[in-house]
Amino acid sequence: MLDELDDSTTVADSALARLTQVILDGELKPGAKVSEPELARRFGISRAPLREAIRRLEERSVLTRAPRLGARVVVLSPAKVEQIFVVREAVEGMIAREAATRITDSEIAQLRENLARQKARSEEIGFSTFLTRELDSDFHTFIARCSRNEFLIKFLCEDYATLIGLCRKHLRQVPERAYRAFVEHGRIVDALADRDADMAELAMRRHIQASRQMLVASVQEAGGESGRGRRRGSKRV
Amino acid sequence: MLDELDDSTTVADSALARLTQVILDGELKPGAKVSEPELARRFGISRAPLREAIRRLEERSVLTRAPRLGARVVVLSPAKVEQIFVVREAVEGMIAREAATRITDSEIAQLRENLARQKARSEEIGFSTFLTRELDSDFHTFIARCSRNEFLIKFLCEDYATLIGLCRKHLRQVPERAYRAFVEHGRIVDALADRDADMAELAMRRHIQASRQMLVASVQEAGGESGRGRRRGSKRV
DNA sequence: CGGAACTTTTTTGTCGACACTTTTTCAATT
DNA sequence: AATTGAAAAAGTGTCGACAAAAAAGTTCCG
Repeated sequence: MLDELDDSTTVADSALARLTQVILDGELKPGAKVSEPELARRFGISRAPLREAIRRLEERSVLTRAPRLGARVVVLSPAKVEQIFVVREAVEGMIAREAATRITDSEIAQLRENLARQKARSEEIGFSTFLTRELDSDFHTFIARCSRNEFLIKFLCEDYATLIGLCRKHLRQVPERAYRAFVEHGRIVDALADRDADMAELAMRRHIQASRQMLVASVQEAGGESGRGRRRGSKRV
Repeated sequence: MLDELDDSTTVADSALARLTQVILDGELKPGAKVSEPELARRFGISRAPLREAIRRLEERSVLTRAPRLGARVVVLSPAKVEQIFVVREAVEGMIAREAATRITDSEIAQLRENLARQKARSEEIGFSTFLTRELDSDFHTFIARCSRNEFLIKFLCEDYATLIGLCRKHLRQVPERAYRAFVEHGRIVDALADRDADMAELAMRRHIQASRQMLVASVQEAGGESGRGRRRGSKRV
């Protein structure tokens, strides 16, 4: 139903897309074994192209592999998620800086339009976390493309995209945060519109720092419930 | 002679190492086709592990691949090299920042010792560009490890290492630059010793900016000789 | 002599098979 | 009953093979 038009796309490429989706959907949970024969059967392909997809995801730090032991979905401890946010702060800060001097008026208009649409919709139904996630991802990749730097773009939109998607699951978006993120996005667009590279980088870095600090807070609040199956300290319900 | 101890290392891993070396040695020049059968014969292995090595290098932007057309060594135009330096500035700036608060006294002593050794040797034989390159790479990876951030470390020491190695070929190290780089390294270490995160990031970014500007100058000076076989404008012997 | 169409050769993408390792199963022993 | 050990099952890493596509070489025509 999906793999009818094999036009210049290889089995390995579609395997990468499907495997990525399986992991992001949470069907293969963090720490779960990635069995080559099982997935090959499931995707209706042989092991060769599946292995290529696995190697690509390993290179992107989504899978961890030990020789002869196979691949597993990476387990993102809170410490690792924080480290990933640090990398994002560095790369996306530079993305904003580079975009500031290269973005077109038309692109600024598109960003403003999207923000206005988001504002209108949120005044109807409130800041839903689901919608915000989708739009947040679009916002960041859109600005990446404005940097006109293929390596920055590839980093954010390909290499780290899946890993960031996994991180989002750790980040319980509270409505308050969704609203603050919206405000911060506005500041970033303002800096871009001013072609103020310093301010754009700073605004982007503060935005990602704020997300990271929200994560740290939510982890401390939960009291390290990620390790064991049961959570400690909270006994209600 | 080399592949006797197969202890927990796979053929694919050693193929990655060998292929990387072949590219960095310039045996496979930028734009050259990476033929699977030929390299497999040469390495005495089958195509399967070689393909894995190719896919890994493709993921690292060292090889470019088009479906059904095979892989080629990336052609680093001056514009691309500049873009890579921008990525380095972002990532290594953050590396310096994170290292500033985490580096140990022992590690600072090691960095100082290495600088002193380099100074002593350069007073004997001058700032050789060959030696400087080796030491420069060590300097940057050493500080990366001081960041205690596995993703920053992986990025600089694995993902981008080969690409940066390729960039170095574009950067004709003049002795003057080698000396300036040495001075800049000293400033970075001073900032780390002070545990001054802001200054460490700034010093690192300026250091990489200076390298980039040196590259831009040398490209303009050469007048775009990278495209064609002959250089335009300069007609002396 | 140059260029287009056809044929041959090479190469890529994919598959199935096999050896060796790891994991699991299961039975015997303390 | 629990633990240890051997045997069976499953999985990974590697190889050779094949179909389809691309590249190279050849022939024919203008």
